[in-house]
Amino acid sequence: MGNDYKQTMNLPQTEFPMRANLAKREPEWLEFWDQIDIYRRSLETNEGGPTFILHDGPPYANGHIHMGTAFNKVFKDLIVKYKSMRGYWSPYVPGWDCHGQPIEHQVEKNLGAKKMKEISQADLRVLCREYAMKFVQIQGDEFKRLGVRGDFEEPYLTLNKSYEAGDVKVFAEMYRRGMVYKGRKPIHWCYRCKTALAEAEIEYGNETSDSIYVKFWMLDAPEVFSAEGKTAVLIWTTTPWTLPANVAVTLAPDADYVGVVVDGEVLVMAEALVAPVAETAGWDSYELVRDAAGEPARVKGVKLQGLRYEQPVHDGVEGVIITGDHVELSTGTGAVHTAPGHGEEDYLVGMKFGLPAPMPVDDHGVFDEGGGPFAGQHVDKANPVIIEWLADRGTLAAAGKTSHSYPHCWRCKKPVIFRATEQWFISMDKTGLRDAALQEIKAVDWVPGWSVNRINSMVTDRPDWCISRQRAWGVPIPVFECVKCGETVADDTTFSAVEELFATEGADAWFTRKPSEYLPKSVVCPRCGSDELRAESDIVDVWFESGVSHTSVLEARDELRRPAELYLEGSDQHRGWFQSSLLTSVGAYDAAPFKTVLTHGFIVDGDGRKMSKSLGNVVSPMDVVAKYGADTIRLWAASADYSQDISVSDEILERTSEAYRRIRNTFRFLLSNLYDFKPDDAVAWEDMPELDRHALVTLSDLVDRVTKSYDEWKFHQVYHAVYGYCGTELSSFYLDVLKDRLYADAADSNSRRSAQTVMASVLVSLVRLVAPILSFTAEEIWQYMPVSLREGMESVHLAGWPTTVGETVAEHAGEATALRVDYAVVLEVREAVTKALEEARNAKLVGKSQEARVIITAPAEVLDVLKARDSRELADMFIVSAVELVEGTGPAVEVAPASGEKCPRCWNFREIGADGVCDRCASVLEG
RNA sequence: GGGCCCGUAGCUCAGUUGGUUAGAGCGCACGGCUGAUAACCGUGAGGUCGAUGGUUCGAAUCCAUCCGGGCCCA
Repeated sequence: MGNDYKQTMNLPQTEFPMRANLAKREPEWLEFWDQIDIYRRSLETNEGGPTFILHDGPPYANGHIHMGTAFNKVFKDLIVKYKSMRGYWSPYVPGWDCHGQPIEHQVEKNLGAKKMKEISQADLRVLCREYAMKFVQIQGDEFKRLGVRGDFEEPYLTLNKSYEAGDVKVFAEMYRRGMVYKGRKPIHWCYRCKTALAEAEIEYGNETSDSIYVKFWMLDAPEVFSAEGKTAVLIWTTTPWTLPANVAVTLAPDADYVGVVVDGEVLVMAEALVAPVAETAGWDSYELVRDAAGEPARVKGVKLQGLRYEQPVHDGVEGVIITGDHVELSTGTGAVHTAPGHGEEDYLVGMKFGLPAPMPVDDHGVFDEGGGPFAGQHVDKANPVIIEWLADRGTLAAAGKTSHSYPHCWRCKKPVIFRATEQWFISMDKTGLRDAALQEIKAVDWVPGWSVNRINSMVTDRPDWCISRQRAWGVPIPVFECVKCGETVADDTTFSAVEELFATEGADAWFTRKPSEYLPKSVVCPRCGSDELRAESDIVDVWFESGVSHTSVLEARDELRRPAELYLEGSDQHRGWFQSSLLTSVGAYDAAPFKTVLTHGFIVDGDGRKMSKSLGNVVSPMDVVAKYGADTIRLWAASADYSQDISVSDEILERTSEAYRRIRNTFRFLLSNLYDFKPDDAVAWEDMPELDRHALVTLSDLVDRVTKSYDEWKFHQVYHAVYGYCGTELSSFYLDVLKDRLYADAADSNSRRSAQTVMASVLVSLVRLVAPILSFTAEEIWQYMPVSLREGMESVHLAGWPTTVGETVAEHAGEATALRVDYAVVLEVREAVTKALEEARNAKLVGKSQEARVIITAPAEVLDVLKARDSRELADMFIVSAVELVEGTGPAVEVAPASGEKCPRCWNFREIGADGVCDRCASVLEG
């Protein structure tokens, strides 16, 4: 009863579900997109349009995706989709990094040590390939599940033949230009894995080591010291096994060195470190050598430079004292044992002083003859032997243990050693690669701004690039060595033969065929004329491989081109892919491979800490998909300010999910009120109530703001703008006000059609604005929209960017400006009204706002704006029964009970006529 | 230890070149509605702007130091 009028109203109707059930529904949309081949369609749609190429940085084909890769891919996807909707030809070719140690290591582990010994390199490579391909498949499926759109049919893989040919192409060009050289240099060496390790392959962890103080007897000591007894320079080291390779002792040039008299011997060391060393060494009593005045005799490090001492291991060999700024006075003795073959800094300072770099340790970590008395021993086992030997000779001053940070192999997790070996390098300076790269950096747009500082300092400071790896799973360094004389054989003929070989058979052929089978007969050693050549066994650093994607992918594929508009990766890639891409591109083409580089921070937990298994704070993207749906991840990714680290936690996802529901419900309300609306019903601007015109202005402003934010890569602003718009502009104001008109006015009345016109405009605009982010939901909305509103577009992703509202508003620019100004005032008054209504509600004076009549007291300038509106319109906007205006100081609002009675149809308080309803409802019912 | 960066309400973000009682939305509390209903509307309480010191008439905004965190490197 009493509700008979319900049938006469235009209440919302829609099949669009309130509950998203994304986990179940999203896969259905993926299927739909597959059916209509959305990726190709999106390209076709923009054929001939401006090009926008986001070149994908290849994730490593190992393991499932994590939050970081998920974020990165979603981020890329929303950019590509946005650009695509804006009319750009924007192909997206996902890629994978398939070679390298982690895969090889995993395969080795799966195989077991026994089988590993029996397997050939070629067979091992087959297993590695299978392993990589398995994860290409898995990760590809996971990316697709996140809604990432691209050419997953034909991604690029660094193990593809054509890709490998590109490696040769770039290497050859850099070789021709003289950037590649073979050198000897101390590098991290893992004797277990028999390989050189790049910095990226090193993990630092605490290690307990021997800590010994050793006396190096001085051959020519300053007299002030030698007068007091046999003099030695005292060094401290945690790697006794490097002593056979000692050639020098490095002092801090400006520090004071003193002689400490212990047991009749004089030990030279930095004054600042005497006390801690004495304590560590357990010297019960010691004295400093004093000068005539009774002061400790001090000598600057630089004054000792050039003095000689007896090499501690090799009898009859001399070492020399040098100085270097890297010597610290916080630990040790201030006198640093220097073995250029075993350390980066030692190597550099040794170079400076023209010292040799002996390296008496072989690939397996065993001393050769250069190890002197320790030849044949493994370095791992040698330490105690050496310590005992030193003690016997009376040169060991003290020995103990210490715990410190030490480099470990990322593969076997064991400590590595520094060891000078033959390696292939790309020189940063020989041909000016560093300077050229720094020049190119200036031509690139780095976002956010600090990013350029980072790449700059890294390129400025980086040493030559060691590209050699002594492993099986990768692309060989495409050069040959003369078996007879050891000369390197590499020229245009060999390079093009190898490129051809890789292009047709893949790099695998390098390991299964002999050079004579694929090199032209004419190729002989340029030095000795021998035709017996051996293929280089080192493979290339995987960073080189992924770096050349500008050639292997951008150049090689028809739909792509170099340079790309955008590279987009996490900030760690300043050291990784950004740099290897830049260096290989500048090295081969004198130009950067990208126009813009966008960097994002790392994914951390709610407390800003990195995710780690040990902290137990790891969030898995596929778990989030299962619980909240991919669109929630996408919304989360868009909502964060990526220029810093990006937090994810249960609360954050919960908030994101709530925001999602809010946006979804707004769309649902729009849809539910357009069930009977067709474009033919649209009302022209001139015939609209002012409120509706204002709503169009607001919408147009939103489109502008959102478009600008997308263009400036500020996606979190898109999120906030859209979310705020849905909640504040629409839900709590415009749509709330509209309900009376939509439900109670005649279905085909101008007032209702006008409201629907605006709502349709909001719907078709807003759904496009969110489509790059909420890809699935936008599609769902599109499919629930009245067909006539879809503009013949099968998918929202093919529907282009909103333009119509902007045009309409632009045609009425002057009025729009006035509306913005006036409505700012109206909305301010509205706020005062809702406050007053709340007070009245608390005082039990009114329930819903329609039961109230408000008397507004305000100053003239505010009143002028209000009076320019019809009082009925004002009452509608405030959702009250009536508004009275009084000039005064205000704004102040008084609430009184509405006059009239509640209309049983529209629930407003009005004069009720003879037919029992208000005038408006009466006329609607008469029809 | 070095380079780059970050630290505004429980959460996500605004805070223009330093200038009045630091903002928004969400969440929360309380209330309304029951014709967007596992929705919708309203009101309210939450911040010594990481800490300390300094520059200034005035600092979340500039400087220094420290604390916490991230990436990269040693």
